[in-house]
Amino acid sequence: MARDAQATRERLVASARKAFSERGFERTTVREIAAEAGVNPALINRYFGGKEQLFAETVSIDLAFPDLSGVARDRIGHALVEHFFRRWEGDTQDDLLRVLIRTAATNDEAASRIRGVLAEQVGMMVARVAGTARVRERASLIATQILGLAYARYVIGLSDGDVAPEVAIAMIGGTVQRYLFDELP
Amino acid sequence: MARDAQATRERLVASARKAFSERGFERTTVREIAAEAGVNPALINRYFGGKEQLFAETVSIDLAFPDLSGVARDRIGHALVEHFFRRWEGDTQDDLLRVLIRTAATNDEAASRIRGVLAEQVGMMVARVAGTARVRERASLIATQILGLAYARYVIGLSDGDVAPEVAIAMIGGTVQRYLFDELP
DNA sequence: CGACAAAGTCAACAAGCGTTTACAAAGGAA
DNA sequence: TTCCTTTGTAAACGCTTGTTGACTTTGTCG
Repeated sequence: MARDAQATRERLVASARKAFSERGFERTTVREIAAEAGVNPALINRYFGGKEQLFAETVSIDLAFPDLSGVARDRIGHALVEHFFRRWEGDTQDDLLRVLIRTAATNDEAASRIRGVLAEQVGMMVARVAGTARVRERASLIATQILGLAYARYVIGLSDGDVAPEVAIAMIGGTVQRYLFDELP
Repeated sequence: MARDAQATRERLVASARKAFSERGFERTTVREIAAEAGVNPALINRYFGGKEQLFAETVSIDLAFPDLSGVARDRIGHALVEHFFRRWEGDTQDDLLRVLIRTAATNDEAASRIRGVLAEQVGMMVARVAGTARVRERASLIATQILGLAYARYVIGLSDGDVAPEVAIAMIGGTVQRYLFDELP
């Protein structure tokens, strides 16, 4: 091998992730991605087949739910919201869920991915902590609140002044708690 | 006046609204808008100055909160969620809030508009029904839930099978109720 | 060393975009 | 009817986009 192809592939994926996260799919150009990675735009086609395929390869979500077995049953909602806050505010500025939320607005593939994540990962988590009854409804309710929180903060740009993290964790945690355990009509 | 300019202006705004609502700002082309309105694309420039200005003119949101004076205090949250459901599912397929939610993902102007609507209209409503203390936090919390519901249903494409309207109104109504009246930490 | 495949560059492409400019049709006022 | 403003069209502009194919560089192996 000459001049580590693997490494430049990874650099392309990394800068793609960052760019998609900041500007969404349509507003990001392959020329930008290649420039940030320090290579020629043609390599995106050589390695991935095109912009669409690069996007598909870039975005594979793992929500990475924390281990909730040690958490008191009446604090699970709060623990979940806290978990998401930590992920979002953490050092991974280019969080993949944010890529998806931004991109799904105009891209069906991305929207479909989110639906998949909901059905599989959120559904699984709900089933584990709250039982298998009406899992899809509970997972969807939770999704409306968590996606809405992410959308408000990272797309609309609501700041800590609008929703301080402590307040959000307390109040929205309570909401998730209700969606997990309260009786549904 | 010859050949009613006012009418074609309005037809342009109408098809622009529809197009922006379905595909967002970037994915919509002025050629599409003009074609749907049955006129020449150049008229968009003549009448509005350009695509950006047409968008600005197209999107001026009025949430049109219902009169809540006759609603029992412990049912206000439910009434609000029901109100939004009716608006969204109603005959105005091209609801403006949906235009904004979709477009704000990649358009700062649209995001800024949403922030304005939150601060003014939602803030006003909260102040009226729940008093003036910590209005911004309550309005923001409500926004995360309502925007999330709209995002989940109309962008991600969650269906009635995922969140049936009755269940959503009951559960999410309860959430809005809490964000309005519960004590904040 | 010399060959050769892998890795990367370069320049051009066709298509689509928003916009502009020049021109034609239309209708009311004189 | 004649003129002239309003309303609309046609065609092209300049630019950016994703993508392609031919070419050059680089490192390795016989």
